[in-house]
Amino acid sequence: MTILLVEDDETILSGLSFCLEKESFTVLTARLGKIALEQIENNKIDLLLLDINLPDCNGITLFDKIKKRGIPTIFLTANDLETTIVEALDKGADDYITKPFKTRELISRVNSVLRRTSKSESKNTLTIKNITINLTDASVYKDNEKVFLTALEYKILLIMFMHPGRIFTRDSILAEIWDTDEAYVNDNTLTVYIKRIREKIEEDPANPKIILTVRGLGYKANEN
Amino acid sequence: MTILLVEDDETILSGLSFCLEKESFTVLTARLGKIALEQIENNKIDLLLLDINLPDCNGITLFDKIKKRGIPTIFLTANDLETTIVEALDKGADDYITKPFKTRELISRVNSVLRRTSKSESKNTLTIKNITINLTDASVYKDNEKVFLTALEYKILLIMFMHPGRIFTRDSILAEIWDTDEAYVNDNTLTVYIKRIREKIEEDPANPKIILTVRGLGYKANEN
DNA sequence: ATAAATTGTGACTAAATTGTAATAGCCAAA
DNA sequence: TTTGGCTATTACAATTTAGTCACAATTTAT
Repeated sequence: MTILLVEDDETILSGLSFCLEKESFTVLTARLGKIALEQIENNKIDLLLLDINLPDCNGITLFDKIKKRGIPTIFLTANDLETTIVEALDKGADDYITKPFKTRELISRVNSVLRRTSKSESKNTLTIKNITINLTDASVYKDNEKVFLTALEYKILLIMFMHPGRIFTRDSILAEIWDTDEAYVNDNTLTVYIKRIREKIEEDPANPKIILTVRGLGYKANEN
Repeated sequence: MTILLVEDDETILSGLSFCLEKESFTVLTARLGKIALEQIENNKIDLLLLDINLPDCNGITLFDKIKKRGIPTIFLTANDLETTIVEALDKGADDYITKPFKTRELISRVNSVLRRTSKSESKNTLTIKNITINLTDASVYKDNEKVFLTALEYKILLIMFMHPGRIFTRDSILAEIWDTDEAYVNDNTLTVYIKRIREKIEEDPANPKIILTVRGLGYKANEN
């Protein structure tokens, strides 16, 4: 589980970061909204801990920008001005917590939010080993780092991820991707694509663990 | 019937293993989740006995990884914390049992689960003696260990497994595999393939029990 | 329009599979 | 028991297949 902690107060940042890591979360941090956006762009974030007051922008503004991604979010707020909190919850925040807070309480809320959201999720991703495909925005993650696949690379990977373990003949993949006859693509083309995909997602592309070749038959995605 | 027992407590492991074998189950064991995954990868497992607490991972996490294989699973748990058990059953576990347990009880549950699941099992495998062909992914198992056949070897074996007992003349197999006329293959070629297949699947290739020679006529798969 | 990225191809290499020839072994009938 | 026709075994050659690389063609974005 990866948590992005957005907070400008250095003391809170490091303290909280330490505690969360002890709970075996992966913690990314950002001191500015700008940085947070980049982090969100390039990583699979499971939970966002977001300070409302940031040097370069308002936490709620930031939340607006990334709302469509549906990342579970807990707001951290110094002043418990009702208005701000209500606004945040209104926009779809999952919870809030007012500083100063007990670490224990924060962690329990984090877990609670994650429990709640992980159930409703699940339907928009395909995962094999450390590779996850997010179907909603066609993004692919290796561990929690974003991997950039081209359109065709993504399509090919997706076909196989939809049915892990099932063998896809080269022909069936070719037919699916370069749909219908005419303009036969070189038989080698697929091989090259597989190589490119492996280069991006495999730990050791020469010993693939995700996309396996079944000699004489085709390729398949590993089934666990 | 093959049972994979995943358990880090050496005492329980060996005791259970012994009892299950006395009930004439084949028992594979793993002390770590990592090992269990490998076992599952390379063997046909009929039932999984899975300790929730493993040194290197959580039993439920492991179960998630292999869930799509649909292996019937009984969880072993030390603490009968409701939450854990509920979670496991929620995810599709077939049963659970709390330590300490009576061996007699475990065995009866094992049998019960196997009875329940064996009915609903789908029928896409062909088995003769200790050799099983899995048609969905074109894999072949000897006892419960995967055997790697080449494409042609598989085709030839499959032809005979489809009609156990039926005699296939050399010509009919040749025709089926190297379809139709042109480019007559050497008459000896098939003989060589049979030898290669036997080498991989027979206990004693010189005294074949699976693929039998019918002198003067051809070959057939043993019929039981 | 230009640069950058993506897509597709041909040539080459390594490795596994497939096919053959030559030889040995076995069995059943004369 | 010897013979002739099958089958088995072995070693090796031919072929096929997959992987890799460099680069050309095409598309896309700026």
